[in-house]
Amino acid sequence: MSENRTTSPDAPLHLATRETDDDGPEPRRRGPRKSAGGITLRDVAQLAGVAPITASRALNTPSAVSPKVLQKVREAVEKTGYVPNLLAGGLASNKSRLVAVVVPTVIGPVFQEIVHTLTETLAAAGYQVMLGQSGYENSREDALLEAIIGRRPDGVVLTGIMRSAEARKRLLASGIPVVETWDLTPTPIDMLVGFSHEAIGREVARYLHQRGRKKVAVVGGRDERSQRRMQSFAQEAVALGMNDGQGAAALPMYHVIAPTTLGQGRRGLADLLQQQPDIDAIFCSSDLLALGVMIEAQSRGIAIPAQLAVVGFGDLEFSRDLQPRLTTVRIDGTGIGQRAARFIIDRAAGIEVAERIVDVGFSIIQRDSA
Amino acid sequence: MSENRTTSPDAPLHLATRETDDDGPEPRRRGPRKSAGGITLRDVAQLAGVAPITASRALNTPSAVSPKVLQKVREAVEKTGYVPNLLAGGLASNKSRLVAVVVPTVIGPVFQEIVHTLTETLAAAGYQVMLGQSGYENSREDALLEAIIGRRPDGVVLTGIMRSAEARKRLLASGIPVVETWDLTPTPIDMLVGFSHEAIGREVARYLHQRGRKKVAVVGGRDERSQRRMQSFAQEAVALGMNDGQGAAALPMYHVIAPTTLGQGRRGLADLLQQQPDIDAIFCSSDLLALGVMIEAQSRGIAIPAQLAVVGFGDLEFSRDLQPRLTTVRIDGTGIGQRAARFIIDRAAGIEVAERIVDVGFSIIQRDSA
DNA sequence: GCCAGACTTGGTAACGCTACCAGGGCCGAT
DNA sequence: ATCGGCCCTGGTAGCGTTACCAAGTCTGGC
Repeated sequence: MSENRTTSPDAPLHLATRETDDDGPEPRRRGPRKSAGGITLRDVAQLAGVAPITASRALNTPSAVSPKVLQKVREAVEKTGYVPNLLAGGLASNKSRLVAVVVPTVIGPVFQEIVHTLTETLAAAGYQVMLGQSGYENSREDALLEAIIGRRPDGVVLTGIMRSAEARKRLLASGIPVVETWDLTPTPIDMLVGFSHEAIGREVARYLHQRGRKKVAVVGGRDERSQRRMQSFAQEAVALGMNDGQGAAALPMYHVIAPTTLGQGRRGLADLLQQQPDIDAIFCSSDLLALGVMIEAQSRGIAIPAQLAVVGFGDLEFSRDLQPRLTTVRIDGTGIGQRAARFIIDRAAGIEVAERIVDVGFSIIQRDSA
Repeated sequence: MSENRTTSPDAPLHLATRETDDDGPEPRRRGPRKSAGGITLRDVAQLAGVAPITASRALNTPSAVSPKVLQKVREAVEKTGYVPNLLAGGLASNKSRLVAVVVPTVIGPVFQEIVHTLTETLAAAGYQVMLGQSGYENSREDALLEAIIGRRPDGVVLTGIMRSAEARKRLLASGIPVVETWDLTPTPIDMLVGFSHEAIGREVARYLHQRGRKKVAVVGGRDERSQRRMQSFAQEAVALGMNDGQGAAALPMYHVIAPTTLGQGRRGLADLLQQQPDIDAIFCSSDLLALGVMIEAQSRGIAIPAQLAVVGFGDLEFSRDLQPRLTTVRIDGTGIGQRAARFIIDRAAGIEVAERIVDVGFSIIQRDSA
């Protein structure tokens, strides 16, 4: 089946055999070792009639060689199909041109935009993204960290993770530039691009208050950041006199386990209505949950936004096309990704960034559902 | 602002200085070069009182050293916080323990499951995933390929891409194990885990035919695979005598540009109804499109499935929770990811796989919408 | 008690590349 | 004509690890 592979790779474009040079001190190699048999810079240099180091310069700093040499080397590269071994280059130059990106999971829409933007932006600058998934528990963080640091990346971007002090310490000790994202803390490991979850909760509460809502509730993930949004939302709502001035603890909440799903949103609304039948607004910790709430409301004949206001989080691509169009909180994932990439590229270039903490903020996208 | 970084990384756990050994032939180093100043295997070995190579064995093949040495080395590692330099190890052993995964984009739900599973499965086997996005055009494929091959990964997983013959040739010549996925062809570059887009189109047509649908239509992406599903669907529908026996070319189609969105689904239904008001079934090339069709239908008072049957593709997590629940085609992304990972792990272990082409098939998930 | 064979350990030389330094050719300035 | 300096090229020595071979060390069988 498909024999087309077995024909060629063992005999890749045979060049003049690399001879042990007779003029130096006898190399007396015992056995020729493994050697992948691939084409190396040395082969290219030989073919171009220059020294390996000159060939290296032709490829990396073309301005430092004469046009004639440059052309010869380029031709040789073309002819041989040479691809530089970046492992070797990285080892020699102490620059791997790799950037590790760690997210809890790529499943779900939350971190897609960041991963996408980072991959694109860094690729354009000659970096490759190494992807790591930490999961939502800390157990694998250590092994992952080892795998990352061991590859000596030129930077690490952490998105919504690395809570263990041990992990932070090791990263710090490794001396690798680190950008944390998706949160705001006064004491980052190194650099930070994020936004305040507390501010979001607060502003959404105010938004609903301004629109005359009186009895608010929450459907939220159990993860730490979601909790902080929800807490802040509840506190502000109570401070504004909503929910009959009862304490924040009494505000109806439905907790779901990440990743959030549409189905959980449906069950969430059902549960909340049981807790408190007269709620008139719900803040969901994801657009998917909000969609679930909307579908459940629709199937119960509850009018949105007339009877019930719904606010999501994340501004997924589909949210503007829902019926009614979903009011939600937008995070500029692309912006975060670009700034994080810039931080790392600058740092690698030796530019010391002045402001290590960037708050990209958020915006409440007002549509029809609230 | 967050000075906690500047305190430590420059002075990482100072060991006994690495002295130029006086017993060998004079090293006469001119200048000490750069050196990241990190802890190396040599430091660990020195602390443990063994040779570097022995320390290496203690870490890589613990069964090959005595328990006493093993313990001493482990202690030394612990004390120094040593993390092996995998760049150097990879260079020496010709094994990078890196696997490149290439997808058109991580945006959108389509390839999430595969990327997730690959990352997980490979991480468990000690491999790290390097992520590449090829975009939907071929322009960047070359640069991406260079970046990938240059890192000498132990495997490459291609998902829905690499169409240029040049790219295929280079990959083949590099001798890196390649797994293509998300399609079925009799002549893969190397290995393949996929399914037949043609079979899907055919089976969906039969499914709708069996349920008495007479006038079918299509909302589909412009990308090549989607087109093949649609073509095959149209041909089979016509062969079954649907759409009044008109040719497949006359079957109403609405083309959208990837990535597919809910909004495009809405516009798609609107457009199709204009083309042919009496259609009674629509096959969409994604669940998101299907959701758009459903929402548009609902806003026009068209009953699903009574008046209009809707079939999606992808079986997104939310599809089972829609109202009505969406009938769709399910692809086992997890299964594909696991098999692809297994292929690469086996190949790295020297096990030659017997069957290089695996058809994982698909299933039509019957729910309420069709 | 002695030697074959298994088990451990170590020395040495790469892996393929780039940093650092040195040297040769060429130019204009003295 | 001579010299300082610039531009380009090359030699050498690693980067930190592992493959390969060789040299012990420790059994157990006769």
